[in-house]
Amino acid sequence: MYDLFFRKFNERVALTSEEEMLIKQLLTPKKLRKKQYLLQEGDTGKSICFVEKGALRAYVLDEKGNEYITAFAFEGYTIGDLYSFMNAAPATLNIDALEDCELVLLSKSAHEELLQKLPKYETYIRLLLTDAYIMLQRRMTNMISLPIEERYIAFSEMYPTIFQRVPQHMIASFMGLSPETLSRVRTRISNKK
Amino acid sequence: MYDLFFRKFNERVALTSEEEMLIKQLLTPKKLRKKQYLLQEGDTGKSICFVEKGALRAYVLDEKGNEYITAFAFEGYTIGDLYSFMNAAPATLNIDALEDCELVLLSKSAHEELLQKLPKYETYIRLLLTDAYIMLQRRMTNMISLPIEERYIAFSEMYPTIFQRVPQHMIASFMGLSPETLSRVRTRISNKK
DNA sequence: GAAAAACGTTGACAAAAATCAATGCTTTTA
DNA sequence: TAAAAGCATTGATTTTTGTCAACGTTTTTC
Repeated sequence: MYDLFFRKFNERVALTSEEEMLIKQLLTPKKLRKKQYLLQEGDTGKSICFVEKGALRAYVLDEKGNEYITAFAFEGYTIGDLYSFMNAAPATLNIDALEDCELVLLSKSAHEELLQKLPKYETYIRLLLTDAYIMLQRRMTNMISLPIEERYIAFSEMYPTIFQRVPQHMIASFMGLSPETLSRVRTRISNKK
Repeated sequence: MYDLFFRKFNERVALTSEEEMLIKQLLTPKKLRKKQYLLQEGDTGKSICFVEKGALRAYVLDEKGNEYITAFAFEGYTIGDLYSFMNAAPATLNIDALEDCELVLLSKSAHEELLQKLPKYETYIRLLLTDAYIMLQRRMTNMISLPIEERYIAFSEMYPTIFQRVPQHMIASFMGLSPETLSRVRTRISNKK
């Protein structure tokens, strides 16, 4: 049930089986069907969500109802509205399933209990945050410093398998482009080769 | 010397004076004159840098030598090439002083020693990272979802005092715009009012 | 299994932004 | 303090990107 969760955890911080037990008690499994919401704008993000299986996306809406995808999450990723989770504030993100999902949820109270009882948990969270921050910073740097074509190439090297799982117009949205522009970028690149 | 550093620390995690002593021993003060480098591309980012006084920027260069500013840091901020620091890898960022600076440096070995000896330090780092991640995510979301004018307004509400300290063309760079475009955005906005 | 919806591509056009150049002003620097 | 460098703005132009529409294909859905 929580295989991947603990595999990832142990890759970073090795746990004893007692420690695993302690954590396991505080986790909640959840299945989500494709298109179902994990979180809707205005809800309070009560959980951190780890993806055992499947794929999700996070997005915001503007006043016209246009979607802007801010994140994807696949197996082994963590997703959630961190601001909402940390501050018990209404979420600005929507998160829904792109495929049927098996998720592992960690509630706010479970999170706090683990921070109290298990220093290794805090270490793991710190490492996760560090990685997430570095990735996001790279994405931002690419956004402001690279011309679109190179940004696309960097993106496709970073997430080589994403095209099999996510429609292209969502990737465009994630990159801050219109679907037509991304399509044209792709044909331009493949013509060059 | 380390006033602001400990003030910020104690705002998040309260320290005893013994704990402050322990940390203080491991900090290194550094002064930097305007235009001096804290870090150059290719160096290994050996320190996390806390700003007691002054202002710095981080930027990357493209092959033509154009600068793209990825971050500013003022009093109370932390700056550094996190990837380089964590992985002892060559930095991709350049960091230099926009004003004369008083800095507090924390070396990699000091960082590791504190993580070992002082759980509160890890908590503080975790909280810093959480905030930094949330801010960066907001910046990214604004970048892909807001039209330029609103992005500018959001930016100027987020950092209202920045215009007194940073030339406008650097703000343009930070926002991923040409200086001319930012100038025009500003006149458009002020004409509306 | 048929109808509907979603998707990616292409073309024509409009809008936005970058680039290039010139100007006047302010700040640095020698 | 004079010269140089840095800076913000504006205009003209080019390039890039978005928008709107149409089309054929694939995937969902009932």
